[in-house]
Amino acid sequence: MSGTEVSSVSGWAKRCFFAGRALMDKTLRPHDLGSTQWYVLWQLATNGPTAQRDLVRILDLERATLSGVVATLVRKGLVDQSASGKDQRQRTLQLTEAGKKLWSELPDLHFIQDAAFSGIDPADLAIAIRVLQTATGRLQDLLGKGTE
Amino acid sequence: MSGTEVSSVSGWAKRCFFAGRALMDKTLRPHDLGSTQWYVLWQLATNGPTAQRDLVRILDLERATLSGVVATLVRKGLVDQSASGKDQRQRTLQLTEAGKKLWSELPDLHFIQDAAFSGIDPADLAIAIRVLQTATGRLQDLLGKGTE
DNA sequence: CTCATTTCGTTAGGTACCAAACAAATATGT
DNA sequence: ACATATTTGTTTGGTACCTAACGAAATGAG
Repeated sequence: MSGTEVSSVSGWAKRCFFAGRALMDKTLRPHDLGSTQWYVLWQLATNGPTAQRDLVRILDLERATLSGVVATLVRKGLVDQSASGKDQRQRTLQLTEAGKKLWSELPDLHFIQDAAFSGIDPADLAIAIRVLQTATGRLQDLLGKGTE
Repeated sequence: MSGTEVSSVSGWAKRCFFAGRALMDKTLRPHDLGSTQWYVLWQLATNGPTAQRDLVRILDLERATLSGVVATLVRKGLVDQSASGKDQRQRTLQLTEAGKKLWSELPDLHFIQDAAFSGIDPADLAIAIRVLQTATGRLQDLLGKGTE
């Protein structure tokens, strides 16, 4: 963010988000995996096969964005994308054997959240979340208004 | 962010940042301008001609990223990029006439910050900033360590 | 049943971000 | 002076994000 916003919430939201993502990317780079790709694998490893359209909601992405990420994972042979029986529009995603193997070798990323927020007063964390949540809600309202 | 982080600070930092940027992008779209392009024009309009290498620090971007954004603005004829006399490596950026004209026609984006944060207890804002700032600092420390 | 609508995924085109590697110009150390 | 950094900007290749537009399949209303 620019100079005017140096001390603003939105400026720090950006910096914080990018710093966290950079650390995630750096940790995953040796495994040739991006952060959003990791989230997809995480979902499939943790909750089993998932419909692509549900993943859109779970990961809070646009259909088009997820489509690209999934294509990359399929190309790498980590994920299987198959038409799901009943509804021929939907795709079901699941880990391949290679995907399971890679997942088992991946480092635990929990240290990132820990490093960032451990030791901070939980009351302060709650306030920070409330502020960000409020601001996000208002912004999304404004975004919606124009579209309707 | 994924389901596990639904209530985390980092998850909301991401959402808040993207919501703000989306509103900015939507407002600027009729003028065929991206958010980071706007920040560059803002700097040049507000503080006059600026060295590209300083802009890297002011906007907190990588050299490579700024290089691309500037190339786009030059291609659009909004910004002039010239070698700056003394040091033949450096480039100085300034608005062209077309750039000045466009800037004068652009809507005021202040309403975005206002909409997001007005009416929120300043003490809470300060806490949110402190939390994000602390987390960012710790993450950047961790990022740095690996590189040294 | 049929036509209009909605849902789901993809494609095309664009922005913004990064790391790594390169070239050119300048600065530094001996 | 001269070889070795360091700084500045670009290029290349990759990720992640968006909108708009499209096609195919399913759903709904008449």
